[in-house]
Amino acid sequence: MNSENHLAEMESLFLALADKTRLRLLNLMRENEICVCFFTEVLGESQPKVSRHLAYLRNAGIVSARREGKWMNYKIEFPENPYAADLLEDTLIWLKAQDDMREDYENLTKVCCSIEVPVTIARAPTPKTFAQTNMNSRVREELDTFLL
Amino acid sequence: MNSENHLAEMESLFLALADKTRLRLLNLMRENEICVCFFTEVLGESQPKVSRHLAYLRNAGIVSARREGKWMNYKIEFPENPYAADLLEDTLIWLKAQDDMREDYENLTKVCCSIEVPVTIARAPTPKTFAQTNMNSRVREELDTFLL
DNA sequence: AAAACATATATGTTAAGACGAATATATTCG
DNA sequence: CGAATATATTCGTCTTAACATATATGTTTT
Repeated sequence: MNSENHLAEMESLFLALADKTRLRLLNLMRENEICVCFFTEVLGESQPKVSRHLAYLRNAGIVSARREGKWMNYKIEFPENPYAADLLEDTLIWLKAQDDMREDYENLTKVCCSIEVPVTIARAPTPKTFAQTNMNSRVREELDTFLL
Repeated sequence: MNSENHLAEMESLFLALADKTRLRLLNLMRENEICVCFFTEVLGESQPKVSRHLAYLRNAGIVSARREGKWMNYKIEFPENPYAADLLEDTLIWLKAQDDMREDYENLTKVCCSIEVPVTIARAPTPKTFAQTNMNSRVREELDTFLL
């Protein structure tokens, strides 16, 4: 699997990462599975815009969606290709190091864990950590080294 | 420098990497400074196309150009931001692992070091290795670990 | 200085993707 | 089943960037 031709895969991965909105979305998902309603709340962007970008990420194969009643939860899916996984990992680490992204992340916990949560999303599902969901164990191992 | 807001920088880096032609160019430059004439020869692409993509990479700040008489030599410039540098590094490592890219690289040495080099580019400058040119020493160190 | 060469840029066309607004789909609640 | 809610998709418009072709710029040679 190591010596194949991945130019097209590289291109599509980089295209998926080459957008500020998608980077902010990935940052919010970097440790937890997140409900769409929180994305729109934290980013302050329209629901269709968020949805379209999530669809883009899903098509690119780096996030997956899981329905939970009315709600849709998204989480990061690490590519099987270890080079691609490393790149995505580097990207998440870079995001984590940014003030803006830290702020986004804190807003997420405010919105979804606060008692004064807006009525409209008061009953939305609470984020689940990667530990609670299944993920590539190889990558999980590496992630543990960095995120924590 | 670590905790600033680099979303725009991330986006432009990924945009620069999100193109097959530019990835092939970067692969050819991964260890040496290369003359434009070799790029067109190895990629089999038109000169304006190669030149435009090199200009794109130059604007994105990940390659620099040096004139040597009639010829222009391009080499990779690692970003000062260490997160960006890591990403570019991983990208080069991924490229190096691909059969197609290995083939491109071998064609480069055939074209520029062979005795039967095409007359039109017979006198073009020979590639210079990074060791001969200046580069970010931090990255140089890391690169040595991988490329070799 | 003119010709030849290596490379860069301008131009017109086309395709991908970003956006807001409107609408469709899926799920739950009454 | 019908209304309400959460999310997805469609549509028309706009921007970015890809390409081929043609042309401009800078360097060397004669």
